[in-house]
Amino acid sequence: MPTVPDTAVGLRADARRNRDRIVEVARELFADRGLDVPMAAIARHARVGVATLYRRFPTKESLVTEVFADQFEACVSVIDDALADPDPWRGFCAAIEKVCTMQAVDRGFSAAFIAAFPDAVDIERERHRAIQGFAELTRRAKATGQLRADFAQDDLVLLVMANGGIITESAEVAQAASRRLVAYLLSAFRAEQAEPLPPPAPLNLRDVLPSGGAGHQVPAT
Amino acid sequence: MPTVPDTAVGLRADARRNRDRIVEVARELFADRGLDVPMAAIARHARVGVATLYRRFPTKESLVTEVFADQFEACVSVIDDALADPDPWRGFCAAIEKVCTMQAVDRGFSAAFIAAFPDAVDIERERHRAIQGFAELTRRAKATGQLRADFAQDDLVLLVMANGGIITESAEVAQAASRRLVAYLLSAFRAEQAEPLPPPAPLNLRDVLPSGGAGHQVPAT
DNA sequence: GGTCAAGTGGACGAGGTGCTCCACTTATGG
DNA sequence: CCATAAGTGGAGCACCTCGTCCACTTGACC
Repeated sequence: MPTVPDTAVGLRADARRNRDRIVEVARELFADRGLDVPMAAIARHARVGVATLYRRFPTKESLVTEVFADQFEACVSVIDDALADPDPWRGFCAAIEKVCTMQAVDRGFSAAFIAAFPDAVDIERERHRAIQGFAELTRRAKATGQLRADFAQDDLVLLVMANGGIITESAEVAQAASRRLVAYLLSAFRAEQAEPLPPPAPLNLRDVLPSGGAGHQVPAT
Repeated sequence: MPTVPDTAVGLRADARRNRDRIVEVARELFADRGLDVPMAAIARHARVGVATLYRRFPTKESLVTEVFADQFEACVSVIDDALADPDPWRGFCAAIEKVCTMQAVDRGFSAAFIAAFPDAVDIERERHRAIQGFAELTRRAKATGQLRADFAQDDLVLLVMANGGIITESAEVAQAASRRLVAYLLSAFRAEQAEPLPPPAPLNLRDVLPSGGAGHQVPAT
C-alpha cells in the first residue's frame, strides 16, 4: 500500500514537499467542502501557484483520484475485515456501517465514490474487488438466514446512493443522520417477517449522475 | 387554485403566450436535467430571448419557484389525502410513497424541494402546512401502534434526503430504485419487534447543502 | 391605418471555473 | 561556487454562468 505513489519518486526535495502539501490540503478541502472546491483555492491553501498544482496533477480528476486512493483502499479492507468475522451478519452490518460513516464524514469521499471516474483504472480495480467481496459477504449472510433472501446486490448501491443524499452543513449532524438511516435500513434487511419488496432496480454506479463532481455534462441542445 | 398566477394577468397576448411557453419548457428541462440547466437554454427552447425570460422572472430562483409551485401544492394535498384515510398507517405509507415518487421522477423537483429557497414566502407556507399535516399523520399512526414509537419528525427529512440521493440517468430506473428504498424504509418504520435506534439527527431542511441548485456558496478563503 | 407603450432579442458586463504559457528562481551535483 | 535542469508563480486564455442594456418590433386601442 504505497502512500507514496510511484509518480512522486525522483522529485526534487522542495517539489516533493509541495506535492505532499497539495495532497494534504486537497484532502481537507474536499472533505469539508466537497469536490467542487476550485483548483485555485487548493493552490492558495497549499501556498503554491496553480502551475505547480497542474504540473503535479495535470487534471483535477487526477488530483481527486490521488487524494481518495487510500480511502478506496480502506473501503476494500473494511470488506476484508467483514469477511474475516466469523458471524457473517455482524460482518455485513459492520461493513455497511463503516463505509457509510466514511461517506457521511467526508463530503468529497461521497462524491468521489459515487462519481468514481470510469477511467481511473486502479480505482476501478479496487472497486471490483470490493464488489466481489461484498457479494461473498451477502451470500454468507443469507446462508445463515439473517439477511433476507431477496436482498439484491444492487441494494448496496441503493444504500450508498441514499446515504450519499445525507449531506448537511455540519459533519456531526450528517454522521448522526447517516447512522440512523443505516440502522433503519439494516433493520429492514433482516430476514424476520420480511414482507415482499418491489423488484430491485438495476442500479449501476456508472449511470449515477454526479451532483457536484467532475462529470460528463450533456451539452445543451 | 391559480395555475395562472396574479403576475401573469394584464400581459399583452403575445407576452402571455411567451410566458406560458417559458414555464412549460422550464418545467420539462428542470425535470430531466435538474435545476442547473442554464437560463439561456430555457430561453432558446422557448424560442425567446434571454431578456424576455428575465423580464418575466427577474431571477432564476423566481422561475424555479413558479415552476414548482403547483408541485409543492400537490405535496400538500398528498398529505391531506393521507389524513383523510381512515387507516392512519396506510395513509402514512401512501403519502411517503407518493412524495418519493414525485421526487424520483423529477430531478428538478427533488433539488427544489431540498434547496427550497428560504425567501420564497408562499412555498415556505406550503411547507409549513405539509409539515404540520405530517406531524398529525405521524401521531395518529403511532397511536394505532403500527408506526414505531421512536419514529422522529426529522426522520421524514432523513427519508427525503436519502431518496434525493437516488438520481440516475433514466427516470424509470430512479423510480424503481426509489420505490425499493421506500419499501425498505417503511418496513423499518413498522413497530413490530423494533430494535432500538441511534438517536434522531436534528435535521433541518434549512441546513441541507444544495447539490446542484441555486445555493449560498461559501466564498473561498 | 397610426400612435405608442409594451414587448423583444442579442450583444455585453461581471464573475467564476479549469487549465496553459513563459519569464523567473532555486536545488543539486560537480 | 557555478552551470543547469528542475521547479515555480501569476498573468492570461477559453469557456460558462447569471443577469442587464438598449435599439428595434409589434400588439392594442382609437
